[in-house]
Formats: sequence, structure tokens, C-alpha cells
Amino acid sequence: MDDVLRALADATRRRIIALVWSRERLAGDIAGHFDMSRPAVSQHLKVLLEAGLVFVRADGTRRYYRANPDSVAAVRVMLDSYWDDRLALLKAAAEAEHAKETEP
Amino acid sequence: MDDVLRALADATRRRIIALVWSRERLAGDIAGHFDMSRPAVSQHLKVLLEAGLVFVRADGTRRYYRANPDSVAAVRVMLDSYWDDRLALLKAAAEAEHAKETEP
DNA sequence: CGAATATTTAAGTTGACACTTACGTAAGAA
DNA sequence: TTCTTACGTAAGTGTCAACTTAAATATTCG
Repeated sequence: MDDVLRALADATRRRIIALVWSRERLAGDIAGHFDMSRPAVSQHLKVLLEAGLVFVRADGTRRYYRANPDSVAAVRVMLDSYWDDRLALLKAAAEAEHAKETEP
Repeated sequence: MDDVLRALADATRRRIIALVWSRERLAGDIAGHFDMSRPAVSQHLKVLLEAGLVFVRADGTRRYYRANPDSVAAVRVMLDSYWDDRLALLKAAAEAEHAKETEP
């Protein structure tokens, strides 16, 4: 989770994920969308790979990247866990309040 | 969004958010949960504040922190936008496929 | 085989970041 | 007013992250 969030914290990498979200793309194609050097983009792709946010498929010298929706979904699950905790607490508080009103 | 994700990328700050999620807490109380120095925690709180992830309430020298659920929700919205895009594309692809089958 | 293409890896620089200790500030208690 | 409590800010340090250019690797093409 730490790797995933750290990877998502960079705007360039979020743009890359958006690029490979709906279809796979070549590394060079991806790099063409940015003003930085190709190695720089390649290093971003490595970070995304190690975080499990993208997949690669090799075909000769070409490398096709695509997003891994599951790992992005994992972030949602983490965020949802916050709400679950809060809702559970609110529910418990509401029930305690109700018990206090009806008990005596 | 960049500030929010960068703030969430740190495990200590995520623990802080969890601490102040269901109820407000004093800065010293929060710092007591960590092995680092108080100024270190104070700096983390500043990052969370600037990202809009927490609120402060001053009472004399005490400072009560609590989470801002809305800003955490904003991350969910961002992630959801990925899915919306992909679903729209999948839907369009399915419709195009269907048109191709029924047309001739 | 040799040249061109597609891409990663290596090495080095700069800036950001997470800490530390020391100091500053403001409110409450003695 | 002076001491104490509860914080934040300042300044300094070591590590990590995002770039750069140059070199290495692997595949295809002539």
C-alpha cells in the first residue's frame, strides 16, 4: 500500500496510468506524451511496475504497458476502511444513545 | 490532489489520520503514539493541514486535530474517474461491436 | 554480419523530505 | 511576575527521489 500511494503521489505517474488505463501502449508512445527524457519515463514505469499499478507485455524490443485496475482498486478499499470504522463508531454511538433513552 | 496524495504516501501520516478520524485529539496525544520527537509529528500535522486532510481547533495552548473526511473522499472521486473513463470506453466498444454484428 | 530501432540500466547531480536538537511563543498555575 | 505546560518554528543533517546524459542490451532489417 505504501508503494502504491507513493507511486500515485507523482503527477507524471498518474498521467501515465491514465494513458494506459483504457488500452495498452508502447513505452515510446508513453514517453512521447511528456517533455522529459525517455529514461525518465522508463524509470517512472519501473516505479509503477514495482507498485503493481501496471503490467508489461514484451513483443520483440517493444514493451506494451497497461494499467492494473485491481491495484488502484486496493486504494479505494483502504480509503473505504476509514469510512467503515467511522460508520461503525457512529452506529455504536447512536445505539448507546438510544439505549440510554429507552432504558430508564 | 497532488498535495493530498503526497500527504497520504507517508505511513506515519496515514496513522495520524486514522487516529483523528473518529474523534479529535490533542497534538501531544497524537505525538504520544509515535516513537519520533514531537516536532517531527508537528511537522507531519502541518503537511496534513496544508493538504486539507485535517482541521485544527485551538483552545488555549492546546490544539485539537480532527480528520476532514471530505478531502479523503476527494481521492475516491479521483480514483472513480478512472473507472468511469474505462467503463465508458468499454461501453462504446461493446456498442460498436454490436452495431457491426447487426448491421450487415 | 553490421546498422538501426526500442528500451532499460548506470552514474552523477540537484532538490525534496523526514528526521534531529535547540529555540520561540503563548496561555495557565503558583 | 515567574514557572510550567503545550505547542510550533528554525536550522542543520542524512537519505531518497526525479531528473540528466552516456552506455548497455536485445531485436529486427538490409
